[in-house]
Amino acid sequence: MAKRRIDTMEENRARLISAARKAFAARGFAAASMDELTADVGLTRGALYHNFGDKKGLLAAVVAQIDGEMAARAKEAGAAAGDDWEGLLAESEAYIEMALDPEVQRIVLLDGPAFLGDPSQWPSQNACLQVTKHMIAGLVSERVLKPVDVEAAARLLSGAALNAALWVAASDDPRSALPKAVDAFRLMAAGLLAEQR
Amino acid sequence: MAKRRIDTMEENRARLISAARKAFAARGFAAASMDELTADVGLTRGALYHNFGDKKGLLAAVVAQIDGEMAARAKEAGAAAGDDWEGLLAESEAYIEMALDPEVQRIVLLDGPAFLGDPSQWPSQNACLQVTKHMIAGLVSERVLKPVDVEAAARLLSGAALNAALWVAASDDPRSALPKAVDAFRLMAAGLLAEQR
DNA sequence: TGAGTTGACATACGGTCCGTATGTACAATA
DNA sequence: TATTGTACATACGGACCGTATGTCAACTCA
Repeated sequence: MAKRRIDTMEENRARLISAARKAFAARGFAAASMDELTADVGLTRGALYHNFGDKKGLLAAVVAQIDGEMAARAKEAGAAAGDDWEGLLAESEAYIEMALDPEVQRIVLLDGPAFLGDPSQWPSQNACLQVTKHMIAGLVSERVLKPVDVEAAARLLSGAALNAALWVAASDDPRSALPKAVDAFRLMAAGLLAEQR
Repeated sequence: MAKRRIDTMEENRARLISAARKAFAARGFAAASMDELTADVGLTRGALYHNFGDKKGLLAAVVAQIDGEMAARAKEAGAAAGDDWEGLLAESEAYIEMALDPEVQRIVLLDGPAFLGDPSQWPSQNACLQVTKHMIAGLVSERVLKPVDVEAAARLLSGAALNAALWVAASDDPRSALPKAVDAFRLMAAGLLAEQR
C-alpha cells in the first residue's frame, strides 16, 4: 500500500525540523541556508514554505520543540526533589545545565529572542517559563516565598539561570564555572524565601 | 583651509555609527540594509567596509558605544546612592530602566549576543559588566556580601536585570510591570547579603 | 610650491539567498 | 476510473553582502 498522504507530510515536517535544529545550531539562524537545509533531507524549499510559511516559521517550530523538551525535563527534575522549594531550585539548575547544550543556547537563547521577539510572547507560549511560574505560584501561596509578583519572579529566575549558562558556556573553564554559577544562583534565589533555611 | 583628512574620517565614522544605531534599532541587525544606512548619511558601502571591515564590525562599534554610555550612566547612579549596597541596587535599577529603551534592547540585548556572541567576550569588554563586577568585588571584600564568586554574581545580577527589562518592555502594561520587576529584583539581590537589612 | 604618493571612499560585479508564482504528480474521493 | 485537491518541485525576480577596482583629494617632501 502506498504511503498515506498525511503520514508523509508529518514525516517531512519532522525531518525538516530535525535538519533545521542541526543547521541553526551549527551556523546560526541568519547564516543557515534553506536550500542546504532542505536538500540535506531530500526536499526543496517548496516543502519548507508550504509547511512553515517562511524561514521564521521554521525557527518558531524548532524553538517550540526544544522548549517543550526543556520544560518536560525541568518538570521532571523538579518533581524528583524533596519539597517544593528544592523543586524550584532543581528546575532552575536543570535549566542551567540544559542551556549548556549548544543547540539550546544558539537556537532558544540567542536566535530565538533576536528573531522571534521576547519569549513571553512566543507562539509556543514558552513552556519553560510556564513551568517555573507554576512552581513559584504554588510556593507563594504556601507562604514559602515572600509575596512577590509571580510573573516577575519567574522571569527573573529563569533569566538569571539562562544567563548563567551563557556565561558558563562562554567561559574559559566551563567545568569550574558551573558550580560557581549554581552556587551564586542558589544564594540569589534564596532572597525570595520568606524565612531563612 | 580644506578639511583635515583625519577629521573627516572621524566624522564619517561617527555618522555611520549614528545611522546604524537608528537602522539597527528600527529594523534589527539582520534586516538593516547597508546600502540604505550609508546613503542616509550621504556615503556608500565603500566607506563602511573601509572603516569597519564588515557588517558585524559596524555592529560591534555601535554596541561598544551604547554599552559605554550605559556603563557611565549606571556608575553615576551607583555613586549617587547612600552606601555601596544601595549603590549596587541603584546601578542595577539603572540597567533595568535603560534597557527599556528600544535602541538598547534591540541592539545590545538581542542582536548583540546573537551576532557577536556572549557579552563577556565582546571586544568592547562589556563596560556594563565591568562596572557591576567592580562594585560587587568591593562589597564582597567588605563582607557586606556572602563570599560569592564575583564574576558569577555579576553575571547573574546583570542577567536578571536585563531580562527583567525585556519582560517589562514586552509586557502588556509596562507601567505597572516595572515596579514589580524592580521589587522582585531587590528581593533576589538581597539573597547575596551576608546579613539581612 | 608642485609633483608624486597615499589612502579614504565610490563604483562595478559576482554570488548567495529568500519569497513567490507556477507547474506537476500522486493520493483521496466518488 | 475519472476527477480533484494538495504537497511539493521548479523557475524567476529582487535584494543584499563582500570584494575588486577605480578615482580624486589630502598629505609629503624635495
